[in-house]
Amino acid sequence: MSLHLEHLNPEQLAAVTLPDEHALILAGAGSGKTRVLTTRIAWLIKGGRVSPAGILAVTFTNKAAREMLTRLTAMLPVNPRGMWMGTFHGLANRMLRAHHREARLPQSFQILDSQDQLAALKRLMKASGVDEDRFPPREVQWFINAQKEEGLRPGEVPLTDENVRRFVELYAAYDEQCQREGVVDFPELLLRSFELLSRNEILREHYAQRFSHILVDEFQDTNRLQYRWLKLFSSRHTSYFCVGDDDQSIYTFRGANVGNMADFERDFKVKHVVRLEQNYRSHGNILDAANALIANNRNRLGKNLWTAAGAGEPLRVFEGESDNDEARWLVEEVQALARDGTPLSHIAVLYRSNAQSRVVEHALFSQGIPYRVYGGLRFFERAEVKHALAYLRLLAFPDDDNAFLRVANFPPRGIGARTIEQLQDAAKQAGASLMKVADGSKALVFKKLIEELKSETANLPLPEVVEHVVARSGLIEHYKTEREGADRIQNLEELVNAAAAFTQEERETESGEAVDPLTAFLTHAALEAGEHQAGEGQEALQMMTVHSAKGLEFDAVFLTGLEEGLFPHEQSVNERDGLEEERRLAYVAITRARRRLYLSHAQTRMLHGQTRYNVASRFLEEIPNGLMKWLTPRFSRQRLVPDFSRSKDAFMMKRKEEGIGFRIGQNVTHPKFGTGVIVDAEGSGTEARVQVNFGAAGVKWLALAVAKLQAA
DNA sequence: TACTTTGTCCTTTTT
DNA sequence: GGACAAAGTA
Repeated sequence: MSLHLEHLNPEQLAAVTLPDEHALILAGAGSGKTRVLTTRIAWLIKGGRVSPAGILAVTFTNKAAREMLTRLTAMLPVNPRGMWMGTFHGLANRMLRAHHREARLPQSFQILDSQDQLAALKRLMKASGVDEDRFPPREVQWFINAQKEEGLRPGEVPLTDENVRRFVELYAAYDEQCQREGVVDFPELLLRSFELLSRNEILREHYAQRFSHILVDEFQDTNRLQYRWLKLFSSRHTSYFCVGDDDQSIYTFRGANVGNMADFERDFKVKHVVRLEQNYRSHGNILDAANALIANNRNRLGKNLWTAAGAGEPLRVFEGESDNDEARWLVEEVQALARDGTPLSHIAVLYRSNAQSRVVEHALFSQGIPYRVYGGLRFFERAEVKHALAYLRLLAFPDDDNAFLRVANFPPRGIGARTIEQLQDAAKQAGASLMKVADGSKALVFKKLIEELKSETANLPLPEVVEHVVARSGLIEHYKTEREGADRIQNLEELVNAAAAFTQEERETESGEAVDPLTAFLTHAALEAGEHQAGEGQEALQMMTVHSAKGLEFDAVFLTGLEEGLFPHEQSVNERDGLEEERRLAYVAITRARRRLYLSHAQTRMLHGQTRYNVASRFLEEIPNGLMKWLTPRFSRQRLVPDFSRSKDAFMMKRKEEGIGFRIGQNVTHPKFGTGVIVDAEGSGTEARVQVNFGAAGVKWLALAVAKLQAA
């Protein structure tokens, strides 16, 4: 058991062995951030500076928390019990369970994931007759979460206009409903525990005394509420150790505030700022490309990665005629890499948005190359699993209306929309839950079923409870009659396994507070979406969005769809600092690659059922030419016009093109906007207008009589 | 009541 | 192209 301090570089060593004072570690991509964080904890404990119980370590994902714990137990044979290590939400949950009375919550309060939250909100809006066109539930959800993440309750939101006033009303009604039903959404976990501590000085003091060392990972991704939450624990002898990289801040769209890094430095008068700039991951050319790209951003703390490894290969750039062409080429390259001995699992295909994966999947499938797509539906989010969990929730907490509505009539048992409506009216009148008013109605069958399940499983261990509920609820029977039901039944069986695995884990770590096993399992299901999908560990090509690639590394990386409008995404260009975030995203993507990086774009692409004509991304031009090797002629002048003759749009297309003198798909130049592609046309003669995608300069409608357009 | 068909809308995502 | 909700049919 050794910390292997001798393997650290001078900066890493300095960070690990800092005195008990506040520190900000600016850790570039691939600079050994996790290693520094875990070694720091081990060093503190080993040196007797703190006991495990004095440590509070926060991460963003369960995966990161798990990895830290594994590495730590390898370095120190210390019982992790007593150490608080986990995600913000996991830790907030732990605190709320421990002090549920003070937080005004039932002990077995249920957690709503985003899906559940949206469903609850829709239900509320329907019941109070809110026009869903004027107030789309998604926007309301977004609004509520944004307020909570700013730490604002309904009464504290500034009412800037009539619209905001309505949103706030809905926020208040929603909060009331949650309180009544004893459920808590994700941001509420944080806000509630924040309020708990800030109102209860004795409790706050207790935790502030207890945690003398607070360590935060991915600090650039914290939002304002998380920062204030962290600050609650400060006392005279608390030291904060925050690790982050402003260049990898890619979650502003959901409230992350990079400014927290600067605020932290100022608020805590941070004396130690350590920069980790040596990269141990990528070859020189890849790193140079990343550095050159990110240098175009203005709002940076500033940092330059370097590597002791050689320059390596140039970046390979490919221009496809179409998205299919791009996919075809990609598959060939993957096959070549595999032939030369690169394991498929060490190759990643990255894209900006999930919709892009389909074409690649299709090409891979037809060539029989195994692949695994990350993201999308996770285990605990699958409909059949959520159904089973709803039954379990009702056992733990019968007043959960969300769960009630989800499965009262699933599988179908004659409880229709009318019955439900009557129940809801009765519940509203009585101020009670749906389960409580089910007696005199058709829904009584359901109530009885739940009560039977409850008594039948009262003395069973958790996995058997789950097994029994899955069988007796009728879910299995129902899916047997469905065409694609076999997979779903398999997932339900997997849920029983998950319960068994969870029970086993609990027994080993014993970190949980005194909550009943069922509630603990339901909490686990809500907080941990279940990344351990089937097929994990198999030899397969890795496919994911750039966002989900953060923190990972691969021998070879394909960064696809580098087109204006796609990456950078068209909607981000209009957002404040949106372009800089897109660039950071590209930076994250590039720095995932160890040895080989492919960049590709396509001239045409099917998106949302329409063919789009895209120009190459500006990010390609921001990478120095000397680092790249073009596999196709650069921005080929003789753009191939796709063959529309067989398409059903051909007729319309021809009519549009008549009398205009340009073709759709043709390259043109404009004295002010530069080069672009014609994407649409209308009118003819002096009325004729064409729509041109100028890439960086945007998409514009131009009257041919006025604009000086030239064929390029 | 339950299942099928049609019309709308599209970033990024972890908890 | 696909998810989801509302409208249509047995």
